[in-house]
Amino acid sequence: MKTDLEPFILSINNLDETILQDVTPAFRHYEYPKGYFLLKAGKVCDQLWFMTKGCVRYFYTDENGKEANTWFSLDEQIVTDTISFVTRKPAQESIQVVEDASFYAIDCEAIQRLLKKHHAFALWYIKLVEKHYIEQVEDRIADLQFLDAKQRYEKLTTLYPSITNRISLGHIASYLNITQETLSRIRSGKL
Amino acid sequence: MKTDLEPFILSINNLDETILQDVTPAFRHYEYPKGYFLLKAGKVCDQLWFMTKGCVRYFYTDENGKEANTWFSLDEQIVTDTISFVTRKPAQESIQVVEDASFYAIDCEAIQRLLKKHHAFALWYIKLVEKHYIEQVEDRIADLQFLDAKQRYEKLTTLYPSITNRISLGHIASYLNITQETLSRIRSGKL
DNA sequence: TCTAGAATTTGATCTACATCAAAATGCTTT
DNA sequence: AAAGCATTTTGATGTAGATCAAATTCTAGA
Repeated sequence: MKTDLEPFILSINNLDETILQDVTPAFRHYEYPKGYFLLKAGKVCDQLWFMTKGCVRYFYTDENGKEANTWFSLDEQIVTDTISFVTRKPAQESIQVVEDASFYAIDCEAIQRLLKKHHAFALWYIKLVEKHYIEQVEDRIADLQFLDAKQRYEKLTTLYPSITNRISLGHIASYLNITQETLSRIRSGKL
Repeated sequence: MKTDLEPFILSINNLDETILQDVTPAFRHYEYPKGYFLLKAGKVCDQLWFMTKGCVRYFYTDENGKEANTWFSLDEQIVTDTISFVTRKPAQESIQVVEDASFYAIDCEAIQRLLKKHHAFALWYIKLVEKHYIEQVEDRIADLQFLDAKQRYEKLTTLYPSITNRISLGHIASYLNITQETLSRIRSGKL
């Protein structure tokens, strides 16, 4: 039942059939419902997930227990807390499924083993890290610094037209770092 | 005169002497004065620099020609526009020396060649990308979302105590995305 | 040492978005 | 279909930091 795993792997970078045969068994398939935590802040992120469908949010919890979303990943994306995964230190953020999702997961140890074993896998992994960096970082820092709430909302809905159907106003407002009230006013054109 | 290059390379990850001998000639040494542009927005970033001392700023220029700093790197840091370097697309941002600086530079082509040639170099490069990701991203997105101007200023000066001596108030205000006036008031304790 | 331009500080007002409170709407479960 | 809860919308007021204008301090060259 791993029919969609290989295309996902090969979409990152090509890998010879022989190496692919050694790589695919390192992945396991999971289905998680809305509300499930892939990662809780304070734990080391030990997995890297390929999400094939669904939606997750990344969020911080402040000292008062208030949550603040920093990101959403929808459908076919790499999901992990890169900093924790790389440093082996406890994650600052949590990752939670917000729409039932399926994943292929590989753990850190398997990656380290494959990196040492196959030069070609190391080249593949470089592409993965680069791709993930771009997904997570591109424009985001500049947007946070230079766009106001309305512009960021418009950019988000342009980039992910389905997001407003799939994620609640509260979650989106939290991501935009504005209140629900303000987002509601933006949506209705009063701002 | 490449005495400090090898320690810098080895500080990323260990490399066997034989491979190191093949890697070091790919780097060239440069000294650039304040004001020099390592990268101008619109050009593809073709180089990766190891800065051994000095200071650079990363900034965007908006449609009105107004500049906004997104980052500073001081002294011993990796300097490059990762997105452009990886995607080979024109950079959105510019990188400029703000305090006379020395660098060891390697170009993209040399990296690609060495990646294919040496498995160990690929493992080294993974460490480099990870290190750079952490330098550039760690906490930064969360800080932008959750800290106010004063908190971000305090964090910046804690992280880089020398920054206020080395970088003008205008550049720092631009990075904090506040006006010079507001930063001046923060410094004097009026906010 | 003097001077001009640049950098920084100070003051007064304005605005985007927050906060608090309440009303309206939508979604489940029986 | 009604009840009950969660989500979204609306309204009134407060505040951090912007903007505009001017004064002050620093700094480099003559």
